[in-house]
Amino acid sequence: MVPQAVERGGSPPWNSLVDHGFTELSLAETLAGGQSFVWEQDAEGIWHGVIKQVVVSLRLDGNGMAWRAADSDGFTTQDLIDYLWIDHTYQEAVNTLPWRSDSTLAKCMNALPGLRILRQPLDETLFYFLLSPVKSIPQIKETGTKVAEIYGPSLGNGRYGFPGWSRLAEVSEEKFRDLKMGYRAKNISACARFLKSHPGWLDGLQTLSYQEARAEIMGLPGVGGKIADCVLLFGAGKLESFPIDTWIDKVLTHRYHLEDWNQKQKLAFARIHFADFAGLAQQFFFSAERLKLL
DNA sequence: GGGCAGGTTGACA
DNA sequence: TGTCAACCTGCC
Repeated sequence: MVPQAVERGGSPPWNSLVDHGFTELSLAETLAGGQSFVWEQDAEGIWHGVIKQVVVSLRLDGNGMAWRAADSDGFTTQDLIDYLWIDHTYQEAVNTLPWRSDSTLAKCMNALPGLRILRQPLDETLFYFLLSPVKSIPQIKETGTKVAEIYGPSLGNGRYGFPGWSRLAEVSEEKFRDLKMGYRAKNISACARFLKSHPGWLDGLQTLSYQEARAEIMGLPGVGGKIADCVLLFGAGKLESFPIDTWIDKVLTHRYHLEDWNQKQKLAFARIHFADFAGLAQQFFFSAERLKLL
């Protein structure tokens, strides 16, 4: 994981990160498979996204990962490592999952080695998942990108960052509806007003237990169990949370033969069976089922 | 044109 | 506790 300058020139130099553990497939699924909506791959196969309000580009390169940040002062190798969960705790999580006695899980993990849960900012993650009900990934991306372009800070390279909830609180529900949010606009507006008037409330969730944080965040309009679990998993590092969407429900019902179980029972099963890193198991299932690798 | 989709909510049995 | 329709929009 030693950064090295790979290239010198006018634009920021490429740096190299080794021992990252990704494959092309697991990197693509990690960045653009439904947990983040800020990554795009260009025609040359280079990924462009935003981390900590800095535009970052990266691609796999031989055994390493080449990456560079538009603002090389405000972004370090450690920031990238943190975001992509490239540290020993990932391997520990993988080792802890019950794949030794669970062939369904083993199959998914073997198909997608290196698949990660990203460490994304909580405020932005809540925003994107409030947009998600009954929407496809491209639709969520489109609306989120427009909101950033209109109300967010310019980050250079034609990219814009998340505006923040305080800024969104100043925008009318009508304006959001113009951006194809539909009925979700009402929830975004209500959440924005609440969060603006309760500074520190959202970050405070980080210090709570999974169960406490889940109960709290489900009090927000438009946040039910599924979105709560997504936000806590992808935005608050609560790796025990296990979002059950239609894909995961299909896996539990048919692969784990829980045909007669209700949602609450399925969730209880998953949290017990997959334990502390249930969220990572969920991500393997999600990608494998979507890509028809199961 | 009607049905449906990666979800939540409120009404009702 | 469980089922069901409505909610916006886009796609088949």
